[in-house]
Amino acid sequence: MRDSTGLGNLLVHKRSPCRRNQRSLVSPTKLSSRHGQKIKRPACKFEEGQDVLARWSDGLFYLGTIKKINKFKQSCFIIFEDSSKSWVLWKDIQTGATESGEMVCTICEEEYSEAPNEMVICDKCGQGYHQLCHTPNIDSSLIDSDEKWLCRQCVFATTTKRGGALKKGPNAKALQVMKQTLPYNVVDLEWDAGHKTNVQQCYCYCGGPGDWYLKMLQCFKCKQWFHEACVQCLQKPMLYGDRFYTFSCSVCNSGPEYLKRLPLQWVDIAHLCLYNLSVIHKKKYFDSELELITYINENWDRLHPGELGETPKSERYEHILEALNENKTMFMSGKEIKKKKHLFGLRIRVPPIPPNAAFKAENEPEGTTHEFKIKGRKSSKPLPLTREMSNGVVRQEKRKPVGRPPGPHTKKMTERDSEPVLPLET
DNA sequence: GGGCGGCCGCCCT
DNA sequence: GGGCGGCCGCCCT
Repeated sequence: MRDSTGLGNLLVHKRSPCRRNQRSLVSPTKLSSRHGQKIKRPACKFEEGQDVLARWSDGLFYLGTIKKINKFKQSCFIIFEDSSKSWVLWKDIQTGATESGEMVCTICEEEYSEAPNEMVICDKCGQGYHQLCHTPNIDSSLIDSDEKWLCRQCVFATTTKRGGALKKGPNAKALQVMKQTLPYNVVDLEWDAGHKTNVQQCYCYCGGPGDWYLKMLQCFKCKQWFHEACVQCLQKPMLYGDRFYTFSCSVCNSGPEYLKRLPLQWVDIAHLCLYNLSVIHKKKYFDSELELITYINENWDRLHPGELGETPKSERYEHILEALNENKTMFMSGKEIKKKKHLFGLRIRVPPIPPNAAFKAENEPEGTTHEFKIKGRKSSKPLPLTREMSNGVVRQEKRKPVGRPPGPHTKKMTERDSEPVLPLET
């Protein structure tokens, strides 16, 4: 494998004070504080041409190369393996380990190690963390035990994945525990009016960037958004922009997440599926009789349509067509542009608004929504050939069937992964 | 991909 | 004959 990132040295190290394999990590805990001043600003440890792992808005890490560095904005312009490009904040970039220097804490970069704040080494990536610097803090009882210990980054790297994080196994348990503590302070985040994006680009348990209109769940209590890849409550992979859930995060729920499907109407199914098709195929109009109903049928179980779930396949189309024709303010027919009459597209490309979930954003500007553009890791055709990894932990997969074979959804996700979206709510 | 010029052909009168 | 539903396919972006 490529070792240029230094990601190759994933030796399992002893959890004891000191090793010499230091790596500098910009942790989300170093996010700016409430008034904007940095709590601890790391010097720039990045350099052009360096291979790094950068966290994408789906919460997962992808391999890329730094092309430019903007110290003022603390971000790097990265070209990913699929040749898509994007600015990524330092907090979302991981470099490989280097062989020089003393073992220092990945978070504070200090090398002391004294009780009750000893340096603990991750058994997976070999990086050191002070007991009190790590999130959550590391219990002293662990230091003398033979129990393996994985740092937060490694726990996430080994459990998060498209479709939802692992639910079983020792690492899944560790994830569940770590998710109850956030690596950042929620009250420091500065949100937009609709509480969909924050200035710090800090979401979820992982603290990474995110796009609310793709695959994320919003906690109805704290209002924070969580990546599909980081939650452990999904039965089926999510659809884009599907907010028809009542969700409570592990922090608010002090344990496993709570998730409940909200009822869907035909108009919601039509809207949600047209939205997904538009995100996946990057075009506006779809043949209702061929493309739309096919997509709906293929994803019928993922839609969890509730009461409508019983509707036989043969009867779904008439309901959908009726919904499309009766909601002209929402759907645009091909007839309007002198095309086939059963072509339909969303007049404004935005995800459907869920029925009044327990919270319907106070000032959600939705009725009058403005369309947003899809941006992000541009889908250069050869999608990000995903090689997700993190900390030395290399996860092979996704677009490129190296290692484990792509899952059933791989192809699709791949296609649209290429197109992250950028909302321009005004 | 999608807006729209252009025109086919149904159907009313 | 001619109004108009319907939509093909050119061509711009």
